[in-house]
Amino acid sequence: MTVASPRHPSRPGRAGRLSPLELRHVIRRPSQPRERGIPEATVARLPLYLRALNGMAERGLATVSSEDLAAAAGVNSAKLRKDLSHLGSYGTRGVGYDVEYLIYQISRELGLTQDWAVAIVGVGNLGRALANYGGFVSRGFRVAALLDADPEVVGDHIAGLNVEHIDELEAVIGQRGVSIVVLATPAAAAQQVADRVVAAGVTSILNFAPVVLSVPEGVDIRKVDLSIELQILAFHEQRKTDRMTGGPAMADEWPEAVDL
Amino acid sequence: MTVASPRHPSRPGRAGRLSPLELRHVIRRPSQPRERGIPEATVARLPLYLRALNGMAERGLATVSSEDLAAAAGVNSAKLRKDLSHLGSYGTRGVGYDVEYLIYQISRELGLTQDWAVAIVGVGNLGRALANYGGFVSRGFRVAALLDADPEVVGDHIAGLNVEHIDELEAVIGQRGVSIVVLATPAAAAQQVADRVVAAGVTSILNFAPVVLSVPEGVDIRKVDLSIELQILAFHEQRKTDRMTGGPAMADEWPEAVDL
DNA sequence: TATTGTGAATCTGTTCACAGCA
DNA sequence: TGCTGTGAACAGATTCACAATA
Repeated sequence: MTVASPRHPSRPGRAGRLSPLELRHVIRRPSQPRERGIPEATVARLPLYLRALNGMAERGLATVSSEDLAAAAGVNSAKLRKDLSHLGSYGTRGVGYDVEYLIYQISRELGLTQDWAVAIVGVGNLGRALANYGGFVSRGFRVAALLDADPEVVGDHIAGLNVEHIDELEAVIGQRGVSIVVLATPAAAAQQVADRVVAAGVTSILNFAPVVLSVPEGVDIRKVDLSIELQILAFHEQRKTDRMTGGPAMADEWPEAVDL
Repeated sequence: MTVASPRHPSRPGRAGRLSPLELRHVIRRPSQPRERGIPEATVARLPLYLRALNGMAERGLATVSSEDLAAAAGVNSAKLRKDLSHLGSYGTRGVGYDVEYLIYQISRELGLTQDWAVAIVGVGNLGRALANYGGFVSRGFRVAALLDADPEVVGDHIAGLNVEHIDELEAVIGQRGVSIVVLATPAAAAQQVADRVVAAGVTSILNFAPVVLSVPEGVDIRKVDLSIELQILAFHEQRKTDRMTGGPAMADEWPEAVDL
């Protein structure tokens, strides 16, 4: 998907003439492309806003207030405004944000106005699920290759792609301009594949294998770990049931601390 | 898996006699079951430590220093020590931590010394992958049910389980003591299933559907979202390539801000 | 007038650096 | 002596509350 470049509603584009006053105003604005340094926490929420905005655009909404957008994204409005302020001043006081314009600005900030070629390594259950995942292909990402070490699955057709042998890893990355690799291999193979992937020049990895990968400085790794998520839920679940049954169970063999 | 309850090495258990001095010491300890309030960031890392420790236990290590354990978990040692200090004083100065003992303490804190029944709703590609995921079943979690709305898949056998119809949701939750539900449905169905699940008394949900669920206060939701992770990677990837090609692309149609 | 954008206050998490202890 | 446990300093993120303004 390619995103068009709408202008800010009510602001002149480059083609329009700017009066000295307008120019001063523009230049003074504490924003626009914004110097390096959008907080990580903000970056992690931009996709959420983008998704909410896309829903609104589909339903034909032209503008949205920070209050409404925040509600749709499941955050509070102060946080939303602060987050968006890191990108620039794209709202209009008294009105809200132009939906299309904000979609474009967030997409651009996230790098979704270009296409990213993604390779998925490991075509087990999870790899297949990922390959078939629709939301994947839309919005700037394109699965460019499926790779596996098992000769049994090499040659299979999944989601319109031919599964290739892991030996082709470096060639595929180079030839198809793969810049993001998704690791869906068994834990035991993940580090070794990561090493090859990094050596081939990839600096962005999404890791589904339950291992801590070690990679050089400058390589970004994001990790998705089902069992960690479950354990976090179990922790909170335990607290809830503790509370109902009257306090936590006695700690091991130790007496409760007493206030002296 | 059931975890035995080892005693702290070098500390007497309940059976042992405590001298007045030892008793004072124990009671004064600013720790043990620890009053409510382990930081969320710490909780999120405990599973990581646990995994590293399990690896060490398998390799026969008896004790480990904060330095080594931290390295294995991919964090720095000060953070590790601070995290563990929230659980209690389970290390020995000059020595390190007893591996088995620490496994037990973290397991107990996370609620993994009991078994949690998990239901997976939505048996598409992802649901199947989850049902077959090994790390799931071990360590305190048991897949107690697979549910789907599609009559086509109801009755299938996956990972040794019979896929049941979503109509059975409430009955299954009640009868099998399900306390954690994994949502792997299409986005459009997720909220509706979440509502039923919550009404049936479940307060812990792991959501794979790309929607913001709205649930009452007190219900814990964790979200795993592939496309968000990719977008975050794309953001950083873009920065990296910007840097190499000499600064970011011009922002939209606006002139660069000028220092007046 | 309604709503943004943002300083200031607060809260949460990380890192430092070393006292305390086995 | 070596390593944990933790105050204190720091850094980052959230929330408040209101001035700026379309």
